[in-house]
Amino acid sequence: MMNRQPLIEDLKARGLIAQTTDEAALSAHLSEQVVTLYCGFDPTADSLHLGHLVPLLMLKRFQQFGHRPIALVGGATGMIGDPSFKAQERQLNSAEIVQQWSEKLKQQISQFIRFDDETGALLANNYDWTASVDVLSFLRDIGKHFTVNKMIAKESVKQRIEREDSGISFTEFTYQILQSYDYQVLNQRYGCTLQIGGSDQWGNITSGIDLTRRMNGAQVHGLTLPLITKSDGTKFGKTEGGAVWLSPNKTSPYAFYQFWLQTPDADVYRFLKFFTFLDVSQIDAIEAEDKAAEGRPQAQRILAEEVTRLVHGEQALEAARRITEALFSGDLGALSQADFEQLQLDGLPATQLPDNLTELPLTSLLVDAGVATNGKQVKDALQRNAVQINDLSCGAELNMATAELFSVANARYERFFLVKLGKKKHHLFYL
RNA sequence: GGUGGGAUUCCCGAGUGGCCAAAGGGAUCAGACUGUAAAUCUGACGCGAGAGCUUCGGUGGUUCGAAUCCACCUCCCACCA
Repeated sequence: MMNRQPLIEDLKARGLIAQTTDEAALSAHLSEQVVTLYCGFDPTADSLHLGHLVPLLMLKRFQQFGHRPIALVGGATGMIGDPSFKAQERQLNSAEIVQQWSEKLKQQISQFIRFDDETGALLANNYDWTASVDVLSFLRDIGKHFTVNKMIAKESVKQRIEREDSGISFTEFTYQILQSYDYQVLNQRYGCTLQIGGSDQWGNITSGIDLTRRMNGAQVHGLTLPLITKSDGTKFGKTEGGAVWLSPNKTSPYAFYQFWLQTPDADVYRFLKFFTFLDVSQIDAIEAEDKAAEGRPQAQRILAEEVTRLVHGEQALEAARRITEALFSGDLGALSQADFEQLQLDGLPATQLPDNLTELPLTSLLVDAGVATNGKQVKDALQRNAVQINDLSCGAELNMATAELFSVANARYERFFLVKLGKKKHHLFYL
């Protein structure tokens, strides 16, 4: 764990570095001493999502190499809104909401980084040093170090300034000053000398480096991570239901596991490097093995297991695997009553059947349960015999026969119905 | 402040009085083929099981009939001041 030397090399091999300030200097810095570094996470929702996972794991990587990470929750910056590469002005959230979300993020981040051991890792909130700054001090002591010329020139706000249709409020324009101030404060208080972030943060990071040099006379560093892209050009981290969240309440461990399992071949080895702690050499070996073997690669399974374990823990991973095994083995008859009950406990989406089944079309039932977003989808599936209830394929003519389909006589163990829409969507109904 | 142009279903973007729930592409969902992959092919894609209902920036009007014409309003874009 204390082999500090090859960190930068490892990150490079993983493709995890988009930009750095003077690489030789940074590399030397990292090999000479324990470096305190930070990454900020603004509370823009009540949970982090997959987009946050790479920087979060990055902090952990540094920690594993003996460095000291600071995870910064943006209780202050979250009140303002980062304009970087955003096409439009953001809607401000209320102070209470930001506060609430900040707490949630803190809890989540704590699951990834050890804050209680000898590395002295810290969890900070920039609200603590920003909220009390008065306007005049802010303008005189901090603002004086920024020229508007430079601020305007940043690529991240350029389109907002040049395009007349969007514009940028003074509030958002100030964001880079606040973030710069964070760096300066963290440098002063904790000797923080490296800031990391997504590649969209480059402008804010360099801004903070300048401020820290001016105010503290310290030379500090910056490093950005690449934007995660998919080979087919679609957005990474989205599913039918929207973003993939790190909170088990918003994206179940099972859904999370499935998300990774469905990674295209063209992306899977890259993602193993981004999202797991497996050695690059190990990953290369997996790739070589998959190439040599016929048929289905093992990489997706490994990726899904590693990341699910990392985010949700061993138990949740086991649950996700149990569900997957039960649903995709193609043999529902093998499931015992206890298995059905376990499926529900493990987090397979489940719904209690309502009473008025006689009147209720199957389409409505499935839409209400969240299996599909609208009746058309179900109807389409019905026409292709792609809806199965306990292994019984249903056609469109059964749409109004809900009561019969879900009668006790057709239930497994007199209670359970496993409904399948298409090949991948499963839902448990029970009486 | 003046002049000209624009606002279409998730996104891009056709449509200038009936044949329009509205071309085409993208995204998404499903089927076939596979490996819960990709590529390809097929279907769906405003809402509704259906009868049917509701859309084309907003409001009102002309007309048997409007996304399409007229008036006013809102927002955007370009040029001028």
